[in-house]
Amino acid sequence: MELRHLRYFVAVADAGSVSRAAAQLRVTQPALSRQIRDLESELGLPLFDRVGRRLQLTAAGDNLLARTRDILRAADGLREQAGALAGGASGTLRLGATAQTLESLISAFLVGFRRQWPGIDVRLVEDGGMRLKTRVQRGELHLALGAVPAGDDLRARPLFPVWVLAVMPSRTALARRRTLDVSELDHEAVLLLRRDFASRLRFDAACETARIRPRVLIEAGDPHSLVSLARGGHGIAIVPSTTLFSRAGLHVAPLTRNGRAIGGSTAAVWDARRHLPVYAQAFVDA
Amino acid sequence: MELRHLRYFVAVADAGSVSRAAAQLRVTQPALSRQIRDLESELGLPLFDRVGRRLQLTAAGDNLLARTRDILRAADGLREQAGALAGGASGTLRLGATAQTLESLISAFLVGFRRQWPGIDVRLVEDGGMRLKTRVQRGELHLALGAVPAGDDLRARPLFPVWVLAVMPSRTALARRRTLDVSELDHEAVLLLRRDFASRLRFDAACETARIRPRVLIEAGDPHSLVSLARGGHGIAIVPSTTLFSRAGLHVAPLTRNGRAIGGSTAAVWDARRHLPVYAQAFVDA
DNA sequence: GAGCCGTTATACTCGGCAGGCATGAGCGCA
DNA sequence: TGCGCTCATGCCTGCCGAGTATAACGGCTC
Repeated sequence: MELRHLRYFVAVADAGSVSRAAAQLRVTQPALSRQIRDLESELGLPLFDRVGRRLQLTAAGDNLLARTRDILRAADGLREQAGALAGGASGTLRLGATAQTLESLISAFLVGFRRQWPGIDVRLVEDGGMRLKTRVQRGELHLALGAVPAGDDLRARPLFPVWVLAVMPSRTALARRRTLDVSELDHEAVLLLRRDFASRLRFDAACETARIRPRVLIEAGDPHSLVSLARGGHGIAIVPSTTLFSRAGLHVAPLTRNGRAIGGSTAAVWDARRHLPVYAQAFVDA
Repeated sequence: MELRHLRYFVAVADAGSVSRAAAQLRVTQPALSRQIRDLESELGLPLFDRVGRRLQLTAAGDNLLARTRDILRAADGLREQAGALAGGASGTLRLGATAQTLESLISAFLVGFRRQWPGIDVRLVEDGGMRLKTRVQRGELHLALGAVPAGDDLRARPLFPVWVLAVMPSRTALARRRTLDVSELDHEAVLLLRRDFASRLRFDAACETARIRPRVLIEAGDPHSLVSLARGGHGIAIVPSTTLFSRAGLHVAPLTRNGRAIGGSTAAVWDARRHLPVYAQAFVDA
């Protein structure tokens, strides 16, 4: 039994005659006649009574007609939904982001995106950059946003640059500097993020090349706590520029190494091997 | 889009691999692969991500999978219902009967039939014998029960004989007779049914051949009223033997003509050109 | 990293079936 | 009785689904 049989059945029942239905279906009457007989033989019962030159639904046929219409409606619904999904009118966008990206970028941007793609159900996942990467590769996420390393089969689109900032109280000696070289932090007390933050990794790499070992007072999972410690004069907080905080009483200087600012780029990363829904592509473009 | 595509889609999604699904479906892997691609191209979106040697549902595919299962379930339901209808487990039996047959036969018989065919919805229609005939021919009824004339494309199965009875008070002169010839009714006052009753037509025909003209006191549509008039001594009621009434104070004699009882047969009549559901056939047999 | 296994995609061929054409058969109507 | 309308049947063709063979590719192991 195929949908064709059901379409034909309904058409004949509606038209009240094989020839008329055949004309509407753009097939010939014998072809249609055959399909109806095939369906009847498969179902094991006659759908129509052949009385004289006219077809008339049997009681059983009338009974099955309603169900058949339901099936065809459902099939149409499937097509329609597929069209909507293909056109991006509906669907699910599984989005991963680092906490900082979430705070600084997503929450603001998502408002506009939700307005533009009202049918899209956006699911947000917060995780560290490295773990986001594996989740994209596993297919759990469509997109990862943040300072996520690309590579392998992942494709990335840089969104905007992220600098590594040094945050200190305004009255510190170093607070007069517009920028701060990593080497100047030697033996300074610094407040760092954990090693699953991209900015921390960049800072470490810069210290490595500069052969300095700052005193690490704390390794935190939240840049805000570092800023608040810095405000209290406990050291220099090293945070990414995506961190949002009030700068009152604080001095903020981008970290440099050999005159070049340390930093990278927040990127949208996805799996090149997988198909990206149009709305996900639109998200990246936006 | 055909049901085959949907069956294949679900199979692949369930098996998690084209090859395994192909084995289960008893088709080869390339055939299945092609059908999936065809479905994807028709729907306009990829259902699976080809990541390495593994297929994985896309978000859209997962979305459509639920709907697809619904459709397949509905199609199975259709088959099942067709099987039930073919096997007679469910359906509608449209039954027509004359008032007398209804009273004498159907009401008692239907109890057993309903027990034997619990899924069958029996619709009863009461009408005159001639009109039942046309309604069977029009396909409104599966079966007509009663003294219905056969002929044309109607097939009949005699159920039991019906005699034409003369009903009179016990104290009448004629009340000693075991049977009564029509000729003996000449100039007697008779109480008759209307001309749409088969027994009336038979009585008229007998009078015609006997060349008698009884006095017709009344033409009624209900044999019971005739019986009650006869009990009151107003004449001889001519009713079919299917009439149920108390015989207290009454004498009942079958009418004869040339020594042979006048009567016919209650029959089940159906349209030979149409398909008769098994339960309708069972009704006739029972 | 070379080789093997498992999986999917591609190329080609074959066969069955849907559909078209021609025609027969049945019914209703003038 | 002939005509028109409708459905059924027989035959043919072309397409498409399925099979076979094989390539491409990823992952695993040694």
